[in-house]
Amino acid sequence: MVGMRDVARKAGVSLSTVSLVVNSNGYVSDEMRVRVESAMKELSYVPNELARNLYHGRTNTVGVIMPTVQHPFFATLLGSLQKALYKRGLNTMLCTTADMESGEEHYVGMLQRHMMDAIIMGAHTSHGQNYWTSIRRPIVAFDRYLGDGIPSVGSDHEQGGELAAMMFALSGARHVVLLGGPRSRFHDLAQTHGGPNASDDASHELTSFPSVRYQIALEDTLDSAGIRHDYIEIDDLAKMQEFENAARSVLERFPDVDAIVAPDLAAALCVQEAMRRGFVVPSSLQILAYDGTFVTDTAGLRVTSILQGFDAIAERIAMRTVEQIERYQSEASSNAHTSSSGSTIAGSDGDNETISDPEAGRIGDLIPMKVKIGATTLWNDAIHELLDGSRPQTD
Amino acid sequence: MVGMRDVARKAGVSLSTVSLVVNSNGYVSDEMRVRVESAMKELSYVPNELARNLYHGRTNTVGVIMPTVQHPFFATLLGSLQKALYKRGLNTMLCTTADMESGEEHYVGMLQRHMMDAIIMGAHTSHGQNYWTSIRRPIVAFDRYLGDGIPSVGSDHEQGGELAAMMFALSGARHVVLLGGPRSRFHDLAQTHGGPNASDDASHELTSFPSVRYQIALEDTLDSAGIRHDYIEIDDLAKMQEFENAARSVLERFPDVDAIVAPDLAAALCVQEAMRRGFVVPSSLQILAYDGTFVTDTAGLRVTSILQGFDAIAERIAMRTVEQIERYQSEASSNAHTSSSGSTIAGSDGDNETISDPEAGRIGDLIPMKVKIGATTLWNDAIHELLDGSRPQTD
DNA sequence: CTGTTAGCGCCTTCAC
DNA sequence: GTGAAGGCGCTAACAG
Repeated sequence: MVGMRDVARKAGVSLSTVSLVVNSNGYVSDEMRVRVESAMKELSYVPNELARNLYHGRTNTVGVIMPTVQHPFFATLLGSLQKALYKRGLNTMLCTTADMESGEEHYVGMLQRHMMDAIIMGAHTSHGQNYWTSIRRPIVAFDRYLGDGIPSVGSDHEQGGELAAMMFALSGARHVVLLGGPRSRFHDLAQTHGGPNASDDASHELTSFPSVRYQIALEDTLDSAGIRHDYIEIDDLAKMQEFENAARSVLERFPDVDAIVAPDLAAALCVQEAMRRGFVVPSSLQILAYDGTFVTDTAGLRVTSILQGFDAIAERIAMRTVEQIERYQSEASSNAHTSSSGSTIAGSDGDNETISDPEAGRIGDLIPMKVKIGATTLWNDAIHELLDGSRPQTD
Repeated sequence: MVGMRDVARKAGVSLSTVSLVVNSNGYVSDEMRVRVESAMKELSYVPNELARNLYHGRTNTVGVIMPTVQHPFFATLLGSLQKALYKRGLNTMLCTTADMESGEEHYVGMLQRHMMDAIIMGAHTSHGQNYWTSIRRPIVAFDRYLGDGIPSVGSDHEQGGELAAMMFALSGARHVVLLGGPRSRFHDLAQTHGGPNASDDASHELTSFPSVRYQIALEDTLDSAGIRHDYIEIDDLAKMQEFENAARSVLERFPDVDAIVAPDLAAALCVQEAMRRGFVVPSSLQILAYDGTFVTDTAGLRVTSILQGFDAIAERIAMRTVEQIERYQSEASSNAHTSSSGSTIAGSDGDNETISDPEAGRIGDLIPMKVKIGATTLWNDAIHELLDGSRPQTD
């Protein structure tokens, strides 16, 4: 392996000169620069970033922990995250925990051994807050609260629920039917507002719990508007057949329904079923998908859907991640060699420590949900205004 | 930051003793070991892997280059790859190239700067063979030929096509209709056998080109069996509407069709359309998805599909990756400190260099396609035997 | 502006 | 068995 040493010898200069040229830091005489550069080419020198990293105590790599990537939701988030991190000069280490005995500890270990500069935690954890707060390295949580001092980012599902309700209200809907998961644990969760420690399934993790928040907001808003609403329970969100049954029973049990909200796949099936039965979508029946993925385009019509602003979420997470890294960097540089400009880093001043939000255990950064405009709901000026107001985008 | 130094001092021993304990290499007196271990705990020492990596010239990280992860195909492959690499002690660096000006060079740069031990190349490249062969670092290609000495792994689409044809033949089909992409460039590709340099779209990259190989094999096999077959062209594989039109026209133009092969989504739509028109699936009409993803479960019936053996592919790629890393490792250790046991590494002997396959430019490792048994095709003993014979699994 | 020097934190031949 | 010394490849203070 050819190193700076060889380049220096070949160019007849000293190490630091080469270093300066490589990093284009200080000023080097043009002649020297040329000599060095040609020497580098001749030897086809390529700097070893490992050494550089060792010195700086930094790898510019962050681990993204997720249950799986084989699920549209996580795949989409992962994609957005990778892009957002890349823009900031950070590389993405894929850390999947499903099917892995102790993936979590493994990746946290890498963080501690300085193989990664930070961790973005987007998977269910079996550990308590103590575990996370005692790590004392950069961590950012997605859609979960890990402990004091650990920033968290997630979607504003209450706003999403309100948004859905408002769209229906403004379009003149009179009878809304909600499709959703088992209603059983609904009330427990709704009342305690505590985190779900039981659910381990990847698809549940993000459909069941947030759905509670959105459903409450949705129903409350509908109530205020005096709009009738009913709920149809899908026993097992993982079973395709259940979705179809649900789609069928909506139309059978409530022939006068004129608006439906459902998870993406169920919504798509509702569209098919409705068209099969001669409903006219959207004029006689509106259908709205909540948390829609691309399957909303499978139905024949583009289904209007309320979805998470993945890019916005990713941007915010990436931002927080950089903040965290810089904060810890300067902390560590107390007894080290880093040439920081003293004081704290911009954006992470003081009170960041005390997330003294009145309600602890909540997400710190709430990102608004977006609306993807489709052909299965009605549109009028009031609705367009609503959307412009709450700043969702058409994707 | 607390280092081995501090541990050594605290334990009253010397550096190397600590090192030996940490790596559990040589033999250390039990007393020493205990002293060191407790010292480590008290100081909550955690080894800095950066330093270790610098010394060993290895990061145990491999970059997986893919166009995107927001596509079921790549997400699935990525997931399998990550698992396979993890099993072998390798971490996965996610390297997405879509929407990135020069992601490819970026990641290759990281490989050269020793930030990654290897690269798995699963995206379209704009560079020629010279670019890849002159990198001289571990690379493994997925479904593409990058140059001599660079191992490649991919699915055996010819076998897949034969498999489909055989299934139909054995089930007594008399008229098969194929749905697929534009037939235009079909023949060009088929004749030249050269790589497609034009397609840049992620979904095209793996649907259009391999589909040629499978379609040829399929049609040839059907011909040999004397089974009539027709082709229906889907103009734009990215447009949902096109799929539906195609599904409709199959049944209109060929009322006597008794078997259909189509890309997953199209197949799902065919099932829906067929049921709507009163066909009995599978007894009067069989439907088979080629390269099926989970959308084949969206149709109401589980669609039988022929799909890539992602886990098998991933395992093979991971294996080749490890081989490559070890090979280059020992090459580099000629003038270094590595304590290798001399000679070459098992499994990577000699002739690996010369992929002197009679036909150059081909995939080195072909992995058989699998069959996912669904409810849209007929089954009999002969078919089961066929499947057991060619070793596809039921997933 | 250039060269010399002392590490980043860990690993491993060598003498003891 | 244990301790001391040199080095992985690069960096950033220093002097010159």
